[in-house]
Amino acid sequence: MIRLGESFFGRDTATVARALLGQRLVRLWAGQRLSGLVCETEAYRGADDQASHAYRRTQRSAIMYGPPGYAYVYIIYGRNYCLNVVTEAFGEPGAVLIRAMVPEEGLAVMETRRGASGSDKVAAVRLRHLTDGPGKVCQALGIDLALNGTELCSSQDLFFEAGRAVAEAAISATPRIGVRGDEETRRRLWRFVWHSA
DNA sequence: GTGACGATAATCT
DNA sequence: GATTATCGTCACA
Repeated sequence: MIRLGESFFGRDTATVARALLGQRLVRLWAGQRLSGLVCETEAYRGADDQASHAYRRTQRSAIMYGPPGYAYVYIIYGRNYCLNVVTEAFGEPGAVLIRAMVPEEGLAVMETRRGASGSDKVAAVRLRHLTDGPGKVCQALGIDLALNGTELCSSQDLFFEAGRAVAEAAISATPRIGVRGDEETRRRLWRFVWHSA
């Protein structure tokens, strides 16, 4: 399998967000492969993007200014984690939020990690909602703050592999979910969705 | 299927 | 002390 390297991530953030659709996100958990194909992403930049953590440089967002290919994991609303990949050349802030994936390997483990409780009792419905949100992806893959700063281009625990080619016609670009900021920030089409996955 | 709401803690001012 | 790149649950359709 071909792993995605620094040259893949060290590009314009929106370009990387678009190119990540169809790529495989792999997590090694208890010696087993958990994976899925990325099907929803969002691009976040720096001083030109009011919705980005890197709009201002802080201790937390400093990693977005660093070299590409690193994991940026943060906790949101006190209970959920979000996984990002740092983009752009060193010194230029940027990251892509992994919002959703189509689960493939390690289904049983991921379902256990997501918890069997809840109203989704039908297997097909459970599968549909297994990894259809940024916090859900992290739950299923067992990603928390311990993985913040992981080098995704060399780590054995978390990385990307070349996946499936995605047709342009199967991609939608929309405004990002749940972001604040001025009109231009909210209007930008920096969320990318791969349909028919 | 959609929409409202509360939980909960790291991070920033 | 305020804010938050979300999720699960509940009500309703």
